[in-house]
Amino acid sequence: MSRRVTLKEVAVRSGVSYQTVSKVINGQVQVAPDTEARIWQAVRELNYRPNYTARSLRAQRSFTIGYSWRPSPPDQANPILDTFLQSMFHAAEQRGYYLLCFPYHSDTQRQIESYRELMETRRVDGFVLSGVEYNDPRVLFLLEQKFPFVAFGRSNPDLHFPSIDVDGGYGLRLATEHLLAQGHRRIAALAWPEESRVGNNRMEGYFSAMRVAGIETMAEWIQRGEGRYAFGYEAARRLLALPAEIRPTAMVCLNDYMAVGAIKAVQDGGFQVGSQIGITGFDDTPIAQYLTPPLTSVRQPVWEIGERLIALLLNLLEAKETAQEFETILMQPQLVVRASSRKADQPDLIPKEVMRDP
Amino acid sequence: MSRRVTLKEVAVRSGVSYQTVSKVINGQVQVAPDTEARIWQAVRELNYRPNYTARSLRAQRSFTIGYSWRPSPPDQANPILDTFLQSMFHAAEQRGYYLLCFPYHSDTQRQIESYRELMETRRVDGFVLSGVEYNDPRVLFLLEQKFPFVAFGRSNPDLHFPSIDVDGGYGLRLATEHLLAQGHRRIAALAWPEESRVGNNRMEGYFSAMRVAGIETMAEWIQRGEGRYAFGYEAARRLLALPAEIRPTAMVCLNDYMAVGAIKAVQDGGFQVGSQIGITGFDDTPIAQYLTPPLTSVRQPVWEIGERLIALLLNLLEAKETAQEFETILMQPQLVVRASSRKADQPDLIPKEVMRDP
DNA sequence: AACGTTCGTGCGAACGTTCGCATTATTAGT
DNA sequence: ACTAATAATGCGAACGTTCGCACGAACGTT
Repeated sequence: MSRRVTLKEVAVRSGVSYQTVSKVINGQVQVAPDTEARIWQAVRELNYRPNYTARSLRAQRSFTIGYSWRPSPPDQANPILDTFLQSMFHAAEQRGYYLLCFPYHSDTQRQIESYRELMETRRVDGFVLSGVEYNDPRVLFLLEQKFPFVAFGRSNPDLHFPSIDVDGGYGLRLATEHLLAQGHRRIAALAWPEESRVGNNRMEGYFSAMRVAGIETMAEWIQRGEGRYAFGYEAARRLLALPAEIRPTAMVCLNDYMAVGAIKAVQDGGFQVGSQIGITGFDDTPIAQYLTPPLTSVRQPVWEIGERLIALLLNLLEAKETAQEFETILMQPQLVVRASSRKADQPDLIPKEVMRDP
Repeated sequence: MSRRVTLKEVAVRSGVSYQTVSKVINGQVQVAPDTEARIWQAVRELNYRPNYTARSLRAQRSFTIGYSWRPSPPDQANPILDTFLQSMFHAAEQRGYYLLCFPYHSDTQRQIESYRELMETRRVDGFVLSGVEYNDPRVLFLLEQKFPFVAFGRSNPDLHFPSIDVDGGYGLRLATEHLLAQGHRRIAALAWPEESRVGNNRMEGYFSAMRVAGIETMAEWIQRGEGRYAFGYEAARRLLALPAEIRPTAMVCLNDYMAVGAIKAVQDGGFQVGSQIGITGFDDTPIAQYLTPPLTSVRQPVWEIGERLIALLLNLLEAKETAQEFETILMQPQLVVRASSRKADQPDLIPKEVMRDP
């Protein structure tokens, strides 16, 4: 851990004042070509790197972005975390920023304290939020404090802040239309409770696709509960126990875990998943493709979301955009069709135009 | 984003010099009880928080730890990332530190540059490494630079640095012994290439358990390849194609993805997983318990590892330990027994003492 | 009564930058 | 040749802390 090279040493070597060196390095002033050359050479020879802390102190910016997320339960891993984080790291690095990650506290009070601490100690210049919900306390707090942030996900329509969200409605519409194209008419939905903003968005796609197809959805087809394996299993059992005339032949699920539970219930009930009962998930969990049968699922453009969130936030911080985008940017997910939703196991048997997008 | 409260303002309000306030806050000096009370009251009233950047500049420490990890391929999520990160965040927060996460570059040169940049700009006080291998360039670099770090995983035996590793050998020994207790004799292993340090450690457990049981392992039983689904599938097919007298009746796999592939191959081959062919994985991927049949797997004490790594590093940084532990701390994983390795599907049918630990 | 000790507090400096303005050197315009 | 404008560089201050040392008061000790 050798002693650091400072501006002054570079200045001595290149025969100018250290302030001039600073200005040249930051491109804030024009100097004689040979002076500039001498300075850069000294920088290289001494392997000078600006002390980030000193720079932050003076410039009143930390070049750091804060991020925290709700940990997933141990039996239900977050399928996009790794990619999401890496995409943000890369986007930030390119513009000289880093990400500071901090623990998630479920207690609202403590959670807000975490954010307050980081902003008031000037450790971060802005935040990225994810999984925002209606009346999210973090959103309310940061808006009130006028502290820069961007969010993955929408909140109340009357709260205005830059955010990116996946068009979950579109995703579910794709899934539903795909099942319709397979010939299914009685399509059930394994959904989240009505309070879930994300859940409601997704369900809109299901309802609209059914409406367009001229099918009246039955209340019994909508099963709401926690998005877990156990709920998926139970909900699917209930659906299969309905009288044959109204018993669904397909189920769209709001996430993969419910879908996995549903697959198991369907198989335990003696039905064939895919050829008899079509099932789709959401998230395209990595292991989904290795299930038996492989799970059809909706995949989010995670990498791009991370990149764009960071770009949005940095533009905000560097005030590049005078007229800022405070509306939600919607990104389109894609449907990955696999055997769990196909009537025939051979992909070839399905007409191309149906496979692409019904 | 209101103007910040500084030490001086607290000092004015409590009627002492700002340096005294600093010392009281940091507990570096004893003052008269009423002075101390006045100071703390002023701190509370003004809601003072030390400016972290200024503190870092003066103290020459950033109270920040750097961490970077190799991203998992999109079809094969890192099952422990979320927990591992959160455990480190919590442990660090308790001692006033945060984690700075930065992108992983597979190009060695650029990777080292990332580490160099962070240490030379004084942005971090130390690093946590994970997934270290033989002659890991990061380890060599940091040792040479004498920069503090700890690692999850071992490297060359002759390189001395504080690290924690999971006793993968013990894990595989548990798995192997469990299969032996189920009556299996011909047990195969789906392993990684011989260059893998982690892989070799794990395999030792397999070999030792077989040796203790008095079974000579056959070269054909050891399948080495990439730890992915496709390899697991192919390797299992090859094993099932062996002549009946030497065909394995069980397989231990070095990770869950290979195990999932193996399960599929076994089922495609017309065998029953569990009752006929026993299979075990490693990592206890969240979805493992929802497979058909649920997968027996080795689970690592991830949370505890994260906590202890941070504790180790912070002790190093704060020089609490004069005689530092530079040896690898080994942590014991546990075997989670599920149906994929049980002869009978009813847990009750298996003798208690066998279930616990053969 | 003079003298160490301890306790409580203050002072100046330093950490390594960036920023605004002042100063000097250079060139162009009359 | 004299001033005005421009280009190139320097200077002092500031960002908000922490650190080492010094200083005065109160205290007990010989």
